[in-house]
Amino acid sequence: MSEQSMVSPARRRGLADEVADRIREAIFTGAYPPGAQLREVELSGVMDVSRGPVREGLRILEREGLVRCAWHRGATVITLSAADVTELHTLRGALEDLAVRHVVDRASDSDLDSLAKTAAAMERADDPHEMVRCDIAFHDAVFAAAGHQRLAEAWDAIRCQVHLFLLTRINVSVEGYLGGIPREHQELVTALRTRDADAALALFAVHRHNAFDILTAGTDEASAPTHR
Amino acid sequence: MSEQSMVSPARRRGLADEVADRIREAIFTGAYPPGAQLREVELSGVMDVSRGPVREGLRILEREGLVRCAWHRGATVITLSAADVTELHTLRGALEDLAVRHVVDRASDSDLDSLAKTAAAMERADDPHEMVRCDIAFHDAVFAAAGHQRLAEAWDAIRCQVHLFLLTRINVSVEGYLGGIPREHQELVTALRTRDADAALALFAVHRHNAFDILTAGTDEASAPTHR
DNA sequence: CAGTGTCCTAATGTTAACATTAAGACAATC
DNA sequence: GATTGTCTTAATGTTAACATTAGGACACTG
Repeated sequence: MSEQSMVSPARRRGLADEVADRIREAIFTGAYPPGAQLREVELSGVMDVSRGPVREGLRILEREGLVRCAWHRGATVITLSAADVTELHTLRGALEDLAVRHVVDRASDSDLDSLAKTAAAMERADDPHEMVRCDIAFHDAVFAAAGHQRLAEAWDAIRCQVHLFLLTRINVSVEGYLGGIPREHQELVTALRTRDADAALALFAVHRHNAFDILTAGTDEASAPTHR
Repeated sequence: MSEQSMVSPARRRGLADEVADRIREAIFTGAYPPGAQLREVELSGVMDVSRGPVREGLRILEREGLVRCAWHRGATVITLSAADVTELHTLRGALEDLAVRHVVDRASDSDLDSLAKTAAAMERADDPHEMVRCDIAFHDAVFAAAGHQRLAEAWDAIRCQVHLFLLTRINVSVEGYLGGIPREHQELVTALRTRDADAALALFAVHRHNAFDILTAGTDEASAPTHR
């Protein structure tokens, strides 16, 4: 790294990104539940922006998989079916496997430190929603530490859907989710620090499988084959 | 499936998709080489459309990774560095592994038939560009046969970049690429038909490795670790 | 002469008005 | 009575004008 890599790139963003952030947060807080319609005129009125940036913002959310757009039928918040959850589970597994291998191979110690920090933050979270945020943030850090731009983008394409899935299903078993999750992540960190690829891959796999099983209990999603 | 699943959904598309298609083709034909600027006014003038659809079209191409947009700096055709090519190689490997496992597990025989058809089409292609199109089409068919929506979308996010890579590097060794590629794909088809996951995975891996090695000969990209 | 500040220009970002479309209600028809 | 055709309406798709910005040329200053 050169000189001062502490300073953030100070990138200037357009209104579209701002709009996308606001709508995304509104979806996560439940203001727009799954299946709800996102009308351009309504959103532009509330946010005091024109329809142009709103349109672009909705396309951004579409790229993140949070929203589905159809010709002349507008945008609606996605509803995650059992098949969708299985897809998220398997694809996330493939991406995370690659990420873990990259982290074990090439991640710097400072990357692992910041990764450990996100894991430590989970223990100071009592609010379920905050816990989910920390969970996602940890896996974000894993993909960031992998140093693989396109891999991180592929994760970005499903991370919001995973986030939404966790939020909508967390009430199924709050204690089951909140219970062992922080400790599990600590184990993941130590496995990555050891640089033992096989051990880390196995731990990440059981971690994903645990969350998947707990949050799909009672539904028929757990019966689908998962490829690891 | 119900009644006649032969009819295509007959979905109506907006101008933005049309614009994206035209620009994408122009990039592949070399009209806009890597690094070229894509000015909105110029494009809207040539295509006789307003700037709105052009903007959306450029965002579509950005999602496909063919174009990079920056705040108030417009869109430019990407230039693939050695690191970029390695990223594409590794991510494609992870995605294709998952796809192959799905195909072996759940693909219907008709899916495999249409997959074989795309492989057969390669032998009737003498033009290198046509061969590249067939190559991409074959792997499209693999992802389609996997029956995994989000996996196919993840492939869509890099397939155009892979396409561009093949086009820009194919002149490095035309005979090396055109030579064994059709036969290799036939082997891939038979491996999938056998439903032997491990054998198919191995064949796909060596197939990717061959193309990667041939087209990066002379550069320093081949020395990077590839995770399989 | 290096560095800074100011202007200009050509592009993108944004807006509001206009055109087109999809979905539902309802009447007409077989 | 089920189907088809037409109309209405409320939304999105599209356009063109306006506002803002990044980059470069050039003069200014230490």
